[in-house]
Amino acid sequence: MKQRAKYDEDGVNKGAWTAEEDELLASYVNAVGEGNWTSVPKKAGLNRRGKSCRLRWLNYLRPNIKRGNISVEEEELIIRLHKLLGNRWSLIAGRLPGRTDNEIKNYWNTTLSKKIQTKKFTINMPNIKAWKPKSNPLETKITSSISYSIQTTELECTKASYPLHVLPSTSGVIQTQQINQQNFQEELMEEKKDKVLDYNSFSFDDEMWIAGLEFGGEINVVDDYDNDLVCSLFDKNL
DNA sequence: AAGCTACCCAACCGCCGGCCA
DNA sequence: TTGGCCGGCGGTTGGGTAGCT
Repeated sequence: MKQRAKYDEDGVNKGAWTAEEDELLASYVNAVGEGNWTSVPKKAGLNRRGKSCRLRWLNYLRPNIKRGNISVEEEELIIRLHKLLGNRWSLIAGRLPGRTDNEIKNYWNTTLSKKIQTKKFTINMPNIKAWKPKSNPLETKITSSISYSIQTTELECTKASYPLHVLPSTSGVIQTQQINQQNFQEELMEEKKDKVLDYNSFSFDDEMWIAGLEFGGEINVVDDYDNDLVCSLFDKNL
């Protein structure tokens, strides 16, 4: 493995910061404030590049930084924002107080990208026709056993043999729901020709309601990050 | 205990856009 | 208008370490 040089061509320190360097940098920035990073090393008495000082301050030394233990809520938000914004880590970090773009980028690359790749669901709904709940005969509730991973998936419904629409049970996806209900109405016309239903761009939280299912069918919940892996979330006989 | 492997994450690299002379 | 400087950003690297054999 190629060794990373400890000093650059001008003899400036590279590599891990020492406690003494941290102290010098923190003292300087706390006294003077952020900015003008090019002059910071000289003024703070550091043998570092200004860029390196800036990075160390922003990612490690500045106040109110949260370190480690990204919560489930934060993880969910990262996934949602990544779906919305892509790899724009600084924008994503801006929505997570105390988290840095570098930390979120690392977390995504090491943890979330792998999780996302294993998300793909098939919801098998055998014998729906026989199910007659008391409260509302046209609604059934699906609860995910791995709720967090469903939250940012998109749905692609196939092989449904009767009109259905999907209602998210919790907040945050109202606009998407409306769009998809409209799309769904268009798809219904195709469904009558015994065609496969196919609509997408639908997000929901850890549970959802499917209304209007009268005949048995199969719903594939397709994760837009990975179209191959399938797991069954719903196979109990209603 | 030692060696190996996979993973995590701090830090670097290089590009880009904004600003200013 | 142009060129240099600077800060911000995303991609990548590699050192440290935990876990496994």
